[in-house]
Amino acid sequence: MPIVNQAQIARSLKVSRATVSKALKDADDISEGMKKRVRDLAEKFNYIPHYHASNLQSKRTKTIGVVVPDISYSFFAFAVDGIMDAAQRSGYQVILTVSREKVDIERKNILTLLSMRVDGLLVAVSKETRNIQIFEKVRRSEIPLVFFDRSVGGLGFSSVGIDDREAARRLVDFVLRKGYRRIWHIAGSSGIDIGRNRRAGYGDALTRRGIRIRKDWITEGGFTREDGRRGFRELHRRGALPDVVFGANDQIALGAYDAMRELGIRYPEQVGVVAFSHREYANIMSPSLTIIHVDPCLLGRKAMELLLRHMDHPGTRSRRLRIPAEIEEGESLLKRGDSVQGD
Amino acid sequence: MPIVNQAQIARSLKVSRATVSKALKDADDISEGMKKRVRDLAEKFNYIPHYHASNLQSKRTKTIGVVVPDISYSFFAFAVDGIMDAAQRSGYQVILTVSREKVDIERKNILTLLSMRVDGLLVAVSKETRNIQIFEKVRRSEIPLVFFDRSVGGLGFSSVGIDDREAARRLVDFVLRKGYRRIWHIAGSSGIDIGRNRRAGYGDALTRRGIRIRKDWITEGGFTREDGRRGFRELHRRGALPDVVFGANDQIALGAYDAMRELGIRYPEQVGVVAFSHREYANIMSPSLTIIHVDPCLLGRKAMELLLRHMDHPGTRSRRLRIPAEIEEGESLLKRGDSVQGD
DNA sequence: TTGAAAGCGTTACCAG
DNA sequence: CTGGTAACGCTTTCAA
Repeated sequence: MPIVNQAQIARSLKVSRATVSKALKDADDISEGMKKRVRDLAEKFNYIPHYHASNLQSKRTKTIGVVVPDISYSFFAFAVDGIMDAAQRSGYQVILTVSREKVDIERKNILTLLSMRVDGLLVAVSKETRNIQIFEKVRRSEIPLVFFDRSVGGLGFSSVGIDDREAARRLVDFVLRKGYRRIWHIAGSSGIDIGRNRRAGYGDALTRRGIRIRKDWITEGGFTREDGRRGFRELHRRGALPDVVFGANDQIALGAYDAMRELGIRYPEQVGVVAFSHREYANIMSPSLTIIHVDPCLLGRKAMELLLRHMDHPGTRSRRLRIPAEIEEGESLLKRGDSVQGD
Repeated sequence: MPIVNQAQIARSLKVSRATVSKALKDADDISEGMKKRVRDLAEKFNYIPHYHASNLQSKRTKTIGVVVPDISYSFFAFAVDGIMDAAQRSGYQVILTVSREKVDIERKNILTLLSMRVDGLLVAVSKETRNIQIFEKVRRSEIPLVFFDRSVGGLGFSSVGIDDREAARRLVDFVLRKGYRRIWHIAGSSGIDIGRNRRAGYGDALTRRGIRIRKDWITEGGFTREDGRRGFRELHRRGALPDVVFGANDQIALGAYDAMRELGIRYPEQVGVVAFSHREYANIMSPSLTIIHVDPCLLGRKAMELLLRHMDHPGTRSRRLRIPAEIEEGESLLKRGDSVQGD
């Protein structure tokens, strides 16, 4: 016997559907006796309320939609964890979708979420070219959206992320202060802001110290481990070894390690690696890597909190929230620090 | 202007709601001209269909509910990835919930998912005592459920997992064949089957080789990194160092490493570590750890596929699907293998 | 204290 | 080809 509805309970009890509805939600204009009869039968029949039928009237679904490029990137796994945590606390259910870094899947996912009438959207865009159209549609729908980690600017939506440019500058400056000069950069795609900004921060750090930016020390690609491996090999083909490789993220750093193992290059003795990452992940690889990290859980939680504000107060002005990043030094620099003079 | 509905389009066009509905879904009893007028206005008004209102009739929501203990365990992150992949392919949306290893949250989550009328459920139970009641409720609701990774037996639901006992036996036997005899086991909680089974497999391996099981070489706890750290320290207090530590999972193994670092014990030179893990995760830590692993993506995909079968053919008999596990040898054993004679 | 009726957004069926 | 009406499961308002 599939799930029963209120009508069947009403029929069995020979009362109206309205009475059953009210009894089940403990309305105070229903007698205790009736409430008990209804509840007992509901229990016996294994009655389970119909979430969406109820929400059909209330215009609120108590759900939020989340779009991430890939849940198997541990960064997003942790971010989603932070989101789920904050969502749970405020009584929201989460519809999770994954875009696999594809704009068209992302588009479809957002459309589905809108059609599910989620009360709000949390989106980390894919790294392909952003399609403004779908976000225009979201704006028109008046369903609040907050970008997290990866955002699309100029659309008037709030976003929560880190100041990649400044963080990258600080990280590279940290390396320079250790006395290293030959710093390669395996950048991600510059099609997405995190890629562009981290690369820009790398440039900033060099420029401020009057060091020329060498194009042949930089390579672009994607953000995967394989991209990191390819990137290292490409730069390696161009010339001598660097002191330090700066990876745009942790996957790229792992890929660089892979390449070095393949090429017989010892790390951290010969080449140090620094990268963007986050503590939970870096802890596994540590202590070999020096990272600049942001807590992805915190980022998710902040994003959810900002979204809640937008949902509760529709008029709220959009904000760009920046989570501070922290440098965590690993052996890859400590060890080499001894063999190179500081400045 | 919030999202418009079909009625507003109908009113604007001075046609009936039925006509609009049919035009929008390209029914063949509507003229092309009318279809165009409807579609154009829908576009202009930013019409977005109402997922749940449609599904109210069709009795299918094209959604499945997933319950995991914690998405920040990379194992579950990958498993969810596999689920999302298979779900996307078959046109299902995923409602993800996290129980934080708490039975009462798990219960609430399942209840919410039932009330959302998901077409099916994929559940990895929390490690606390299982509450049969809620699953009894699921059974009565006739909504198909498949357990993955962690299951509750005797309820008639299908499950997808690994044969932990056999896998643990093989892993420990592998270590024994390398010539090691002093093997500690930092077990997880025996409140859950994976904990019990892995511990049993550890015992099997020893017994089959006529080695006595020493209770003081085994400790129980949870499955976190901290549990692993605590476990190692506890066993360490009881006596001399082991040859190898067998961790019930990778977090525990990391915790054992933590403890050894704190205690000044060198690994893998002094103590080797073997554990249950999965390749994606172990690759990060490798090559120091020897693992027995199962592909969590595959597990998720298989679970989804099995669920699809149950959803499509309601009568299907329940099955216990076992994903094979594979041993991947790391340096922790290779290196020590040289200093100990084989058998 | 209970119930009748309208409505939430959509689809299905049948008439015209 | 188009439209009226009922139905999906539930809530809410207003009468009784």
